[in-house]
Amino acid sequence: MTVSHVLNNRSEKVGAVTRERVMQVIDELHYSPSAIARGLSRRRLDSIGVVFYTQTPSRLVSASYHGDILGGILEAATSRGQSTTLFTEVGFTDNHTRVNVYCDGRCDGLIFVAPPAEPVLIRAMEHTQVPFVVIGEPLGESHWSYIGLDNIAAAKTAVEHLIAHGHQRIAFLGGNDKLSSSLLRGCGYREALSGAGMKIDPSLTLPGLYNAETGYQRAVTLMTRESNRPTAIFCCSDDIAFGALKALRDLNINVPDEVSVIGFDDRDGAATSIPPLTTMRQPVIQIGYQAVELLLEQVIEGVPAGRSEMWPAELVVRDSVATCAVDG
Amino acid sequence: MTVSHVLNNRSEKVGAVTRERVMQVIDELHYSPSAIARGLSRRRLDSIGVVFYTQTPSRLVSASYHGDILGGILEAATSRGQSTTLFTEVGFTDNHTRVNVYCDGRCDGLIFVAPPAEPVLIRAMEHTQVPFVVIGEPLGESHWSYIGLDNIAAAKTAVEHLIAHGHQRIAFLGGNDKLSSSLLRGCGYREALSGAGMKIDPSLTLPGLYNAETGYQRAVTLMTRESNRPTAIFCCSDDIAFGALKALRDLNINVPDEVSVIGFDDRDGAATSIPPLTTMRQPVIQIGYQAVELLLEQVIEGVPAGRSEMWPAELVVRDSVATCAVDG
DNA sequence: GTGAAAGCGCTAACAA
DNA sequence: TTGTTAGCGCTTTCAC
Repeated sequence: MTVSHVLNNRSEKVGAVTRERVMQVIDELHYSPSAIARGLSRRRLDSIGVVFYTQTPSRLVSASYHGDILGGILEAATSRGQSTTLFTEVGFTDNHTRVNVYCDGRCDGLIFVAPPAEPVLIRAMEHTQVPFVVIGEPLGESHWSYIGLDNIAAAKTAVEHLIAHGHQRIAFLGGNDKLSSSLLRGCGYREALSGAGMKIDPSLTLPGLYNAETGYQRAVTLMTRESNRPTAIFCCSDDIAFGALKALRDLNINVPDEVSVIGFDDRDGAATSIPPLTTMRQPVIQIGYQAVELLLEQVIEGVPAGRSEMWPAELVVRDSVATCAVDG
Repeated sequence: MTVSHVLNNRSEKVGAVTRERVMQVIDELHYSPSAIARGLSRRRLDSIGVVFYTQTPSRLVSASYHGDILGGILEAATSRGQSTTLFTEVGFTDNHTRVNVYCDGRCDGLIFVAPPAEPVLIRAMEHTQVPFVVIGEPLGESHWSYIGLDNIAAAKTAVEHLIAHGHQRIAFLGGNDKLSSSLLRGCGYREALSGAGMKIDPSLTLPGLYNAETGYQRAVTLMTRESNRPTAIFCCSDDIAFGALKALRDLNINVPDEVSVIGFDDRDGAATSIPPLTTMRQPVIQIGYQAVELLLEQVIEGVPAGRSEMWPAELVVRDSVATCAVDG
């Protein structure tokens, strides 16, 4: 079977008879073309890489955020005929030696998901010809392509919702300090407070990690201290909120009558928690989807990087926020 | 820079000086070897493929099962220097045309995660030289390599736990009927019942899907009917159990005092549900990890397929099961 | 329309 | 120890 036949398989200038014959031989032989030889020759494998940052390598995708992002990416990639390969950077301290792996031709382009605020690795990507897009905030170089959530605005919306319910002492339970998402939500929190002419009490801001343990511990800290207890708690993620909810239940503090709680993400379980959690919904799947589009634009059409898209979050009102019972 | 230098970069028979010089030139030029050219030549890319089955392409990894399996796979693969590429088969009706994609050289081997009971696609893999392992039950060909959970034994353990608490009318809330996991847990359920000399009441077996809605609806069905209500419910997954728990709460039925509930998976949230859920914990991460080991054995060492490993689940006792209050 | 020839960037087997 | 010579299986360019 001559090579040209295979080629013509794609082109339309081939005799219908010959074509037929080739096709027949092809599946008689169970022939399947080698993507990698094709890749060598075309300099494109039709494959995109996704880099996740995580603390615990084996649990990375359990978190709803990563899972949904990946879902969006996978769906978009598959529909565009790209395969998706996954990488993890452990511990938020990315290492520029991995760039070699990411740029060895295995991937035509990369998507970095929620990189740390100091993205060493991504910076090293610049010596490279490999296009990439960053899911997260435009905190790094302005000529990179970003897609993400407007965290400041989202946090502001959440806190303003609390303020609108009369709350004055609002606590902020942060996520991972190395992640800009947590940092920026903190900004939004403070902006909302300042915007309402309220002063910012540092003792109400408690950093932590993006998990339920953080929520539990911080809520206990907050509610068992002598004075200055909050009447509302803004949690940087639903997981944190779930932990807080549990702490409050254990402490016999009613939500939302005594304390209001608001989450972030609208992950599975937010609708069925007790009480159902008011939270900020991120368009995570769509962001993953768009990241692929943005990347392929660069990979296939050669559009230069530098575009960025910020998406808004949506307030989902359920039953964990109530009007403040006590005076400010 | 001569090709041989690069080669020697790997071998240890090279002059230290030359070696040094090559290394220097390498990073002066920002040279990074092409994995795909290397792949063409070696016939191995050091890359494994993972095939997930899902109904909703964009949500696949949100479920804790898939997320954890993937986590285990990723960790093992990375530590063995393999990259991991992800594929999805949508709707549990796998299609043998995808075999071409899986076997185009992009992956040195494949892991199929929880394939449908009739694995058409995997069968088509046999015409191929590409090694694979199946995570799930040895329901297909016996010369495939399997790794998975002993679902029958696990379900039996769960139901026996219920029986030991005096329950006689135990309902079974199944997951997806196309998946062997659900089917086999059903078998285990019946085996436990028979083993205890109890008769099997078909009206207590309700199939469904692996999600909370199923749990909710089925629990409502079960508990609102005139007669033959169960005193205990064995759910095929924690998600189903969460839905059931919510239904019971809505119906004002106390768990575990009036009805006992047992789940399966021990996923996030099982410890913090109300009441905390008694459930069967799967060693999911380990299974993912082992799948990679089994696969690489075939890919690298050329060990023939046909090995299978079944792992036991572990009963995690929390507060959703109590001694039966009513007589059988 | 169809075939032949060169080359993508590496590895491998051999010769120097 | 080092350099040379063939491919790996495809795409592409260019004669036929």
